Amino acid sequence: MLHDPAQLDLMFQALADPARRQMVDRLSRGPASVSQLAEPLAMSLSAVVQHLNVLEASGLVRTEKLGRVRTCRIEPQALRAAEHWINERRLAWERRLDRLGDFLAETKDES
Amino acid sequence: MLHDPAQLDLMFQALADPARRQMVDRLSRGPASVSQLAEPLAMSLSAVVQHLNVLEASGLVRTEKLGRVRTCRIEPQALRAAEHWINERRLAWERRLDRLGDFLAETKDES
DNA sequence: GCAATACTGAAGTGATCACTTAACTATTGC
DNA sequence: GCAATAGTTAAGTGATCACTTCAGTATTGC
Repeated sequence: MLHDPAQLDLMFQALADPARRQMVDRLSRGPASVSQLAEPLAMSLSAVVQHLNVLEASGLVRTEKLGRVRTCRIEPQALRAAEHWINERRLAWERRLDRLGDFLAETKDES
Repeated sequence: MLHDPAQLDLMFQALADPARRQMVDRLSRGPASVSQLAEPLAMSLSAVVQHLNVLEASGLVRTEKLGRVRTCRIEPQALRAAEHWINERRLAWERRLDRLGDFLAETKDES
């Protein structure tokens, strides 16, 4: 379910916005409330909540409400899924280059 | 220059679209012309060229025109930069959890 | 209980996005 | 040289995005 293309889509879309990446960055240093997340951002609390909802829908962030405070934390498995998608494509390319290199080296030996 | 936040922004924005990710996926298996990239996609050539321009502007893809054929290939360093951004945040979080675990284990020993 | 805090939700707006069509240029094969 | 191929460019459109403001609700501290 982590490699579900629809989920992947939501994750990359979530990461596409600089404000949301800044929020993820902040959360990578530890859990935070909505107001704490909002504090360094030059936008209304309301806008931050909307970004937060995007992050939560993507699975990158999980939140939990206790009393009037919503505490947010990163979901590392989701980050790992996005990371993995990129990594697989890069490795596929690099392995291809390696094979090509080997092939060229071999044909050189045979000449 | 690879960790330039503006470039990172362009890269994540480029990866946010499923058609563009499909193009990157195709290119991870080897270089391709614009028409080859377009072939599996249910959209006009023109739309594909527009997506390709986004990918190229982000640095994820490099293209080279020979005669009337534009050949596209992946730029693994750019993929690595996006990968690295995610990886750093995930690791920061996981290291934090580890330290927290150690701390809890220690205070347990002392009880 | 009442003010301050911490969010939440709806409605609106202007900007950007992902396309389309259509007209065009440049290159190649015959 | 002429048709087919390969891509490019511009203009337009409807959908989605990233906000805003404003009016609300629930919780907490005193």
